[in-house]
Amino acid sequence: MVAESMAAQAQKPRWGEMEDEEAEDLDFLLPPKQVVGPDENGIKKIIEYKFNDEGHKVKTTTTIRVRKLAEARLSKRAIERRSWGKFGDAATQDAAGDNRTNVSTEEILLERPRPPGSKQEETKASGDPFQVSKAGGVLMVCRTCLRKGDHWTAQCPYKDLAQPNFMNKPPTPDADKPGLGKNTYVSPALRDKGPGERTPTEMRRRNDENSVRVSNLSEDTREADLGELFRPFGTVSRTYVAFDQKTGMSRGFGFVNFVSREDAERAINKLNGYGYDNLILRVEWAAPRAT
DNA sequence: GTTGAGCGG
Repeated sequence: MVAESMAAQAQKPRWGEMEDEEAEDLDFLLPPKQVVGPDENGIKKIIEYKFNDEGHKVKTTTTIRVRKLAEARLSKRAIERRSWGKFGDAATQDAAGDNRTNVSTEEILLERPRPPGSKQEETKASGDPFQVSKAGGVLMVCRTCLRKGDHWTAQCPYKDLAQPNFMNKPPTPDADKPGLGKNTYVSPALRDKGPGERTPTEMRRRNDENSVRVSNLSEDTREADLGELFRPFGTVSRTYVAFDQKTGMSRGFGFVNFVSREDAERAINKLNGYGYDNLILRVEWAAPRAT
C-alpha cells in the first residue's frame, strides 16, 4: 500500500518540480562551476556552463568586484573581533537553545490610553487603599507631607508656605515628636522628620508663580512636546495640556512651569508668536488658577 | 475667543 503510493508519486512528479529535475539531469553533464579569486584587487570570476534553448553548451564568465573589508567600513578592531571565539552565555548555548532573547511581559503604560471620562478602569472593591487603611485603623495620611494621624492634606501646615525661604528654613511644627528629644543628635536628613515623612524640600508643591500659559496649540500637541519646546530655556518642573473631559481632545492650550522665574520669562519672550505646527503660539504668564 | 486634575474625615 505504502509502496504503491510511493511508486505512483515517482511516476507522476508534480509539475512544479519537473523543470528542476530536467535541469538537474542536464547539469550533471556539464563541467562544474568554477570560482576564481577574489584576488588582491577584489576581482572574482565565476565560470559557469549552461545549455541554451537550442541545447548547445554555453560558457558564462561573470566578473565581480568584491568589497574589501576596509571598504565595508570595518575598523581594524572590528575585523579582529571576527576571529574571536564566542564567550559569555553564547559560548555554552547554541542557536536552538538560545535564551538570550526574551519577550518582555512588562506592562508599558501609555500616556493617554483613552479619553478621560470613559469608564473602563473600575476600582476593585478591595483595591482602594483608603478602604483598607480605614479598616486597618490608619486614619489620616496627609498627601503633602505623608504624616500619619496628624492632619489632612487641606490642613497641612506646609500647604500655604512660600517656596524659596521655606526650603532654606524648615519649620518645626512637631518638635515634640516621640523619640526625638531636644538633646539627641539627629542627622540633617532626618531633622524635623519622622519615619515615612517628607522633609519640606521633598514635598512637591506646584509653583504657580512660574507658570506659563501656552495657547493656540495644535490639537495633537502633547505634554512631552511642550517639554521639548520649553526645556532649552531652563529646568521645567511640569507641563500640562488641557484636554476635554468628554471628547479627550486637546483644548488647544496648556501650561509649563519653570523652576526659575527668569527662565520662564525668557521663554515667554522668545516663544510668544513663535510658529509651531503651522500655528502661531501664544505664550504668556498664566493667571492664578480659578478655584 | 480660549486659564489645569487631584483631595479622603
